[in-house]
Amino acid sequence: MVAAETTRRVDKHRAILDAALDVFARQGYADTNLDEVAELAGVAKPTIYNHFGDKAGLFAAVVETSSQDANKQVADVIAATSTDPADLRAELETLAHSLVHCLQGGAGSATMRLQLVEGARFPELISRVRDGNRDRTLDLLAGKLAQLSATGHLRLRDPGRAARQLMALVSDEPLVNSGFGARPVDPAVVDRAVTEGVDTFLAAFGPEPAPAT
Amino acid sequence: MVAAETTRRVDKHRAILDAALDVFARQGYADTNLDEVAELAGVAKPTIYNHFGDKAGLFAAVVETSSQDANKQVADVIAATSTDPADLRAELETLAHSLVHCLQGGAGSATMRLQLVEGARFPELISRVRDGNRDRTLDLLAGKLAQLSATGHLRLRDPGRAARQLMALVSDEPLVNSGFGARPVDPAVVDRAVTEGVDTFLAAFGPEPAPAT
Amino acid sequence: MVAAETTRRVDKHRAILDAALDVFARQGYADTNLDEVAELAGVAKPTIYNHFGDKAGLFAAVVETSSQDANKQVADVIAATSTDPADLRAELETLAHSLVHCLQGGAGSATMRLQLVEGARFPELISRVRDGNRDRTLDLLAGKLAQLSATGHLRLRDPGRAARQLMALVSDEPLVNSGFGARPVDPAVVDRAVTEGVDTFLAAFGPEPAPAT
Amino acid sequence: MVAAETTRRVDKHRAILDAALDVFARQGYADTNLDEVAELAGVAKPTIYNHFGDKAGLFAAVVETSSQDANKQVADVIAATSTDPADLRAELETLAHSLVHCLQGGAGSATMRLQLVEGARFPELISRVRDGNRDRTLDLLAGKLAQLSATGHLRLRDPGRAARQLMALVSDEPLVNSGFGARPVDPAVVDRAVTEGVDTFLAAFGPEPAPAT
DNA sequence: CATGAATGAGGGTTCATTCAT
DNA sequence: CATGAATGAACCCTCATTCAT
Repeated sequence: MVAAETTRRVDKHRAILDAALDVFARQGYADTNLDEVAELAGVAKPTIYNHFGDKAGLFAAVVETSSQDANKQVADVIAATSTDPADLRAELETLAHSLVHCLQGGAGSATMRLQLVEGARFPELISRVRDGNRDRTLDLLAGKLAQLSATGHLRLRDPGRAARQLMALVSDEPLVNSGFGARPVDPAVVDRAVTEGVDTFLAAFGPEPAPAT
Repeated sequence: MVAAETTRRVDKHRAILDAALDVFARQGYADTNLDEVAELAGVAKPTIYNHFGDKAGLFAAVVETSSQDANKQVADVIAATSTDPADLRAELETLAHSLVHCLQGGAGSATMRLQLVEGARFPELISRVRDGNRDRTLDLLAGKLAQLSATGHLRLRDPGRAARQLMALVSDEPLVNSGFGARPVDPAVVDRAVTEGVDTFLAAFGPEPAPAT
Repeated sequence: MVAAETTRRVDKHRAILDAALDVFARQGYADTNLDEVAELAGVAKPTIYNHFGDKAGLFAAVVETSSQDANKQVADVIAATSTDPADLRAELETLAHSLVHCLQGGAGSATMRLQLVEGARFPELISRVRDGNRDRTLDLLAGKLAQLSATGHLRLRDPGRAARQLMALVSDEPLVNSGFGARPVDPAVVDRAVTEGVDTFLAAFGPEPAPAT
Repeated sequence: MVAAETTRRVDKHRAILDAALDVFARQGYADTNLDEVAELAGVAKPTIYNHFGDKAGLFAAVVETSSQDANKQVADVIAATSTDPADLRAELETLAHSLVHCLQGGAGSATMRLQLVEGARFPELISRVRDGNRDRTLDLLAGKLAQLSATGHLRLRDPGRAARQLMALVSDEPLVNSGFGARPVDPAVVDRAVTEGVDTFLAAFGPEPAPAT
């Protein structure tokens, strides 16, 4: 009984979070009304208040949860990259593709959009979550690039800078093209950004000086 | 007499636009109430309706106007760049600084934030304005870079790509650092992004192949 | 010049009255906004205020004017009825048709609807106008019926009562059918009401006692 | 428990309907503001929206409800009329008095005024309700008159026509006198209309041909 | 006097939040 | 704890009316 009830409670908690992420991401904080969230989650409105206190509390919980999820994905993607690849260019393109996919696809897009749009409304919350995530991501990426430099595949003085610039080169254009998360991205834009971004990155940081294509 | 009438009407029109840009940018569309705009503009609320029809119409006018302003600034900045500079690196850094300043400073920041935050609410309006502006900016920049390539200062196969990547390299980090327009940018971040971005750009596209610093 | 200006002023006055009758009748007093009236009349809104003081004053002017018009029509119709007709039934049916037409057709309908709908809002104005008109109409009709009685075509003790009942018999059904002036009347309903109403009237007040058909 | 909840909800529902009938009838749809209704009903304004959706929904509910009530009263009155009365004239006068009372007294007056005044604003709703009620009333009345004809108290070829004309004869004058529901009716006018109306009706449709008094 | 523009006041509707069960 | 119902506070928008020309 207790287990069942607990389970049910956890289920509702999760259902509310999922519903809220969906609605918040689509409509923004101000335009989200809790009636809609409650209906989508299949609970009554006061239940939301029981679980999360108020609307802002629900939003914070949504952001924290979804950010953790997104962060874990990114860490996995970076970890899966070889430090001694047979084909460096291909390896970097795969990595870049995966990173962009984490940022732009499905839950990643929703998470990013929330952070971006509501940054002014919840400055502290959003700063903390975003900076934390970004810093961790860049640190992991810098670490991986440093290893590639150590193994001679790249020539880096400043791996942190290389990480930031690789991210910028491959993700900036998709970000803009998606309306900063408002629309689905055009895959062709992603492909071009990745290909050309890695190309330029290698032209600047590759093993031997070579002009970009 | 007619001039006086016209002037007064135009003054109120402008005052409303200015006030609305301020409030919209700070609070977003949904959280902006027209009472506040009216008070800030020094007009009565119905005057807003006389001029702009409704809240959405006011928003559209604000976005169009401020985008045009921002666009003109950017065009001036690009036009002011020499096509045969004594010091290429310095010239590009100056250009990059100015561009970032246009995007992030004052009205530029507000404009960007509006476009970004309300992209989901007014997809058509925002797409049109943003894509138009971005395309024009990138075209101008690509043209300038092509000239630099023609004069031998750069070696570019695809000036459009070079323009996109230069923008990405110098503006991505300030964008993120500002919370996408929600907070003032840290000048140090801008300086670093510009210096390092131009450095990498030159490493990839400079006259002779040279590794990034 | 003076004549021309005077004429123009009179024209505007009339145009406003016509436009206002139209809009008031269609939408009622509360739902009529003076912008619509002004546009329909081709004048600026303050001109209405110059001519009629305020919205209520305009309404009063409309009601008085249109009532006088309607009243004149009714008087003409009754006056045109023969006091010694060859075919009494036909003469009464013609009279009845004309009366119903005055009440239900075009301006008559608008006038009636105004009086009816706004009776609670302007009790004094409407009472005065309506009672005056109705009394005058019934008096004229009673006089005509009394003449028909004097010439032996009818047998009436109380011409006033006969007038009221004739009006009731022929106009009640069309009134209801038109939604009390809200919709155009079905001509078939008018025809039936007139035929049957006159028939019953003659059965009760005709020269010799005869049952209704 | 459930009963208590239900009761409270039903109570509020009813209280809102009653208050709204009162205010709508007095002021018309456009001039009724829901604050007033809410205060009169002793509820908060949003409660009205919970129950009836919006102002028009409330109006529709009021009209439907009050029309049903009025209709039931009329049916009762007609059913209570004897089909083989000792004194036909007295029986008809009693019936007519009751009918006029249903139409003009208290809730009847309010109902009629609503239907009449808002016929142009809610044509479909009002048509449906009014025509339905009127048709049912006239059918019932025609049935009763047909029975009186079958028992030899009247001589009718067309009971439907007789019903319409009896209604017209006894109710037209009170209707006009009340300003179509805007003012209380003068009882003397009702008495006269009933007496004279029944008299004329009997002169036309009574057992033997006899002139009206 | 006619007009374009401006305004003060008010009403319908929504929504985050709280009772009562 | 979950729920149906209720509420107070706000906001968008309209419109009769008035200035200034």
